[in-house]
Amino acid sequence: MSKPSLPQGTRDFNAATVQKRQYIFQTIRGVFELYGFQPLETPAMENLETLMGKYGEEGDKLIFKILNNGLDNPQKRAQIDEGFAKVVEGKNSSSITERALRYDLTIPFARYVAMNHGQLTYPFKRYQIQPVWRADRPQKGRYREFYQCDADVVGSESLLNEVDLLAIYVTAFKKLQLPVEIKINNRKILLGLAQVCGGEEKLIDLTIAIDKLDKIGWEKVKEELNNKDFSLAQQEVVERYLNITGTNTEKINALAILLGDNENGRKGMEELNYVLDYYVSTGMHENLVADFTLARGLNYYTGLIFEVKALDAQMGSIGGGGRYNDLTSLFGVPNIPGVGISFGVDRIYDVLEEKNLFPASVEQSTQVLFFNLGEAEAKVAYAQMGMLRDKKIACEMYPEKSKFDKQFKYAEKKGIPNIVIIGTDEVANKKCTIKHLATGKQTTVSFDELVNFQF
RNA sequence: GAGGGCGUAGCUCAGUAGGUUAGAGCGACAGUUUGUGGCACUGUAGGUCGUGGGUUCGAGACCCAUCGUUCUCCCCA
Repeated sequence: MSKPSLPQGTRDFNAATVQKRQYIFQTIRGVFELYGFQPLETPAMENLETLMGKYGEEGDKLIFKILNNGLDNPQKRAQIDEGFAKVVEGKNSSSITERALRYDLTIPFARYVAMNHGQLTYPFKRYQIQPVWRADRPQKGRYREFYQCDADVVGSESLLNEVDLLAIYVTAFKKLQLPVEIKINNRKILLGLAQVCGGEEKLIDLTIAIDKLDKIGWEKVKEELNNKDFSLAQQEVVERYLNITGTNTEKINALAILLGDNENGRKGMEELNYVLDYYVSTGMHENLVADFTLARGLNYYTGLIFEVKALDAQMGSIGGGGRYNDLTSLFGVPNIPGVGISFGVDRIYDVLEEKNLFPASVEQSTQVLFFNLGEAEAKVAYAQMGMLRDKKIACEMYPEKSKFDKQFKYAEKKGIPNIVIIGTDEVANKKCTIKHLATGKQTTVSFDELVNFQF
């Protein structure tokens, strides 16, 4: 038997970690519900067909596929061999694999909406908090199993949904006391730029190049544009586009001049303006930054797009989202527009941990440890402990009669703040001794008083 | 998919140009102390040096392979 180990990129979570994670989940869930979203859960695995082709070429490679059962069936040998040959060539074959672990929560949600669109009440607002899996190579802030918390609205084109979702971001991060910047852009603006610079079909090349600006710098971006056959005049437009700075309003004004009367650009700015303006009136706009370099990878976005970055932290984005016009048409149900956001819990955890932002209260557990001083004493003490538990005070009893030393140390290790001693004397007098470990303060009270003692 | 770093006790690590029986701190356990912890002292247990091969009289150290882990790029939460 070799040493037990964990699959790459997965983790166990100890008590303290789980409690801190719960704190994040509860905070986000609370905000989702406050804004009228209702929970949904979908299976860990989906049909491979549901997921393939939705995340781009790179994304497809990162989907965890599940090997079919019954591959050893001799009667299907020929079919399986044929399928295996395909798989080796990088294609999928349903005779080898037809299920996969979910890669995100948005596509399973779209699948759910497509399957149930007749029964749903629109606008349909759901939130979902579940793990997703990616066969990525793990590194800082990147895991193979991680949680996402998504909120989406489908069946409404109103920009009020965007306003609501951005308010959720602002509220949730405020509650977590994590300073963030929410970048916001519009795919229509990028589309407009592409049209001004040589055509719609260059949108993908253009966004990929633009997205790299803060990593590789303008010179390299220019080089990349050159390689993709953008003319010098077009490159100059892109340069002017990327050099736009100032307040949100100033940026939009500058952009309006640059894109002229391009229809998509105008529409994109109008939407951006609408949302930002809403925030100015609610006083929540301080975290929102118009950023025309924001592109986002997932190619199903069509309107406003968002990305959240923790301020002063070495961490990629901790959340993202945007509007998609027609996601469910991938599953045969057209004309259901939607918009959604996602929180990356594991990265939020890492940032909160790094910045020491978890409240001390999240780690509290047992309040009182009852010492075990022998069979008869323990029995009396157990009854007293039951009454405290009825009062919702978390208690436990040391399971065996051990030396004081050992029982004290147990309480200390576990961070239990109080101990109660019920020994022979206490049983005879119907009293017990309460000791607060941090102060060493000791109090003797009757059994009747114990129930109402303020620990 | 490409490229670096690191794998020595339960944990954190040391181990000098290859040289006897591989060390420390913390932790665990026992005792000093059988109803009052944290401190201190004493002692005990715990290691196929990730794995496999090679070089050498001799390998924890050097070489090759492999596995694991971590980080960067790509991409993303």
